Amino acid sequence: MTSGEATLGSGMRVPQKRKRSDMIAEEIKRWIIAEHKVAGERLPQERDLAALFDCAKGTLREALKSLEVQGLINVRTGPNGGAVLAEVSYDRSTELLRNYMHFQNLTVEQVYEFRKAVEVEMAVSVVGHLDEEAFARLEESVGCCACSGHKESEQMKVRQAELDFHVLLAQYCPNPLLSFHSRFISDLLRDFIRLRTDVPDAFDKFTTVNRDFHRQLIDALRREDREAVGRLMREHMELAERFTLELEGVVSENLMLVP
Amino acid sequence: MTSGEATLGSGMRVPQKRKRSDMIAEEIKRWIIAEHKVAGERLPQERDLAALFDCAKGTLREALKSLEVQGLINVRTGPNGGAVLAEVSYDRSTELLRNYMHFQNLTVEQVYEFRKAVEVEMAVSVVGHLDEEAFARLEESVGCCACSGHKESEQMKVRQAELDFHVLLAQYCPNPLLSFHSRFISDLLRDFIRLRTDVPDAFDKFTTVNRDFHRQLIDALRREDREAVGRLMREHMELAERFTLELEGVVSENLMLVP
DNA sequence: AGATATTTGTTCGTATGTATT
DNA sequence: TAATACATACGAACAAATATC
Repeated sequence: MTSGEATLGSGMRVPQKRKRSDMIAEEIKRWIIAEHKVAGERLPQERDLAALFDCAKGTLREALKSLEVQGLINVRTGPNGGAVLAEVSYDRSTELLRNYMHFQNLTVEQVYEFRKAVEVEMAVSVVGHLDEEAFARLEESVGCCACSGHKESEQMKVRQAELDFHVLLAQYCPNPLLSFHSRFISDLLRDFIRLRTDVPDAFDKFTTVNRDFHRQLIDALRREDREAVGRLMREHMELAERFTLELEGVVSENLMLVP
Repeated sequence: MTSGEATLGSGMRVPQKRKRSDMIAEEIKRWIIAEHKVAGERLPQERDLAALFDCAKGTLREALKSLEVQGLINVRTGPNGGAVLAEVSYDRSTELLRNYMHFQNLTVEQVYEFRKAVEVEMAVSVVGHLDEEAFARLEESVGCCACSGHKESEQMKVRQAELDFHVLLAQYCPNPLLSFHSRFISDLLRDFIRLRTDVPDAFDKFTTVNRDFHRQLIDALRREDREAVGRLMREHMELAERFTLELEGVVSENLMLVP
């Protein structure tokens, strides 16, 4: 019966009436689309925008703040400063998606159930989109996994490099959806790395197995053998899940916090 | 050499110095975690927060605005009002993710490449998590697809109902990652529905085929036959992709705009 | 139902910081 | 270096919303 309320609405109370600054933020969005503005173009300055949308400076600032948090504009001071339209960055999007996942108390099984699906598809779709520079970078990344000291910092580096391999691959994926989510999951797992010093040999074995998989993946990618790429990545993920399960149980801590 | 700049940084210039309001927003985030605040708890009122973080009211408001846009708090006026910690809602997260995808100019192929992977996994993981009420709702949804008038509004309704089936299924998926993304893709496709009146028979055939798949899926879900569920959903997606391709080519318009 | 107290929402004026010329 | 143009920050006053009595 009221105007606009949330769809979920269990017992939680939500704001009933939209704020003026929010409405102006949406008006600006619509205005941007109507004017066919593209990334890089400047918006009018604060004073003019305030006049255009008929509100005070402070209110307009809150509206711009909203767009800025959404990653749609960047604001700069100085002459020729002001709000410029921006493409939403990967970093900004994931930060916001992580806020959501923070409350979902994900388990390792759940993360890997998703990762298996996405990562396999991503790897397959990357076939045929790699140049020599790409292969060089991938091989360099595998090289980093080779140096296995037994100090904590060394092990940490190895795990990071392993994830880098996947992020690198995602970078060459022509499908933005797969690329985004593959990278998102890798970043999620990155925060999740907690060294456990009580199972050093499990760690070593995993490192070796991973390196093998990465090498074989590069080979299959060179041959442009889709079937092999898919199969290898699937097996790789199966084993990675098993290993991760041995080490920890829950993936939910402090995802929200930006380090 | 400067302090904090974006990782992407092609030719685009980005703000060099972090703003005070942004820093305070992050300080508040940290404070929330440090205080072990959970969803539902109130934050101190503006005046006290401004004192706590030593800034003016306007600045603090911009910081709160940032958190609000991120969906982390709701703010209300009146006695016992103020900012209360909220779980980030699905709607908010997708809105922000859509902002990102708006700039990626997705093609139908790309959306379906992702959808196939996610939807199959989602359907399989939902096996064993459906009660009688769930089945009743699914069957009701299939029923809606049956009434096929030839008016535009009727056809529109049918397509919506078809997507509802998938959203419904996602709702019972125990994996938040799969559930979220399955629903996200459905919502993405929902905006994409543009009726084309020039190919009415293709439309009818697709409607019939879809209904069959949905019915068979329900059967397989009742039998808790994982293998069949996976296979059916995979075939279902293959055909859905082919049909969608017949109708349109690009999925990128106005994803950003909230209707 | 109405008055009131409480808390956010909006506005203005002014001062400061920063980047361009 | 100085002048200029712009965003950023502050503080005080007033407006609007809403829970409670």
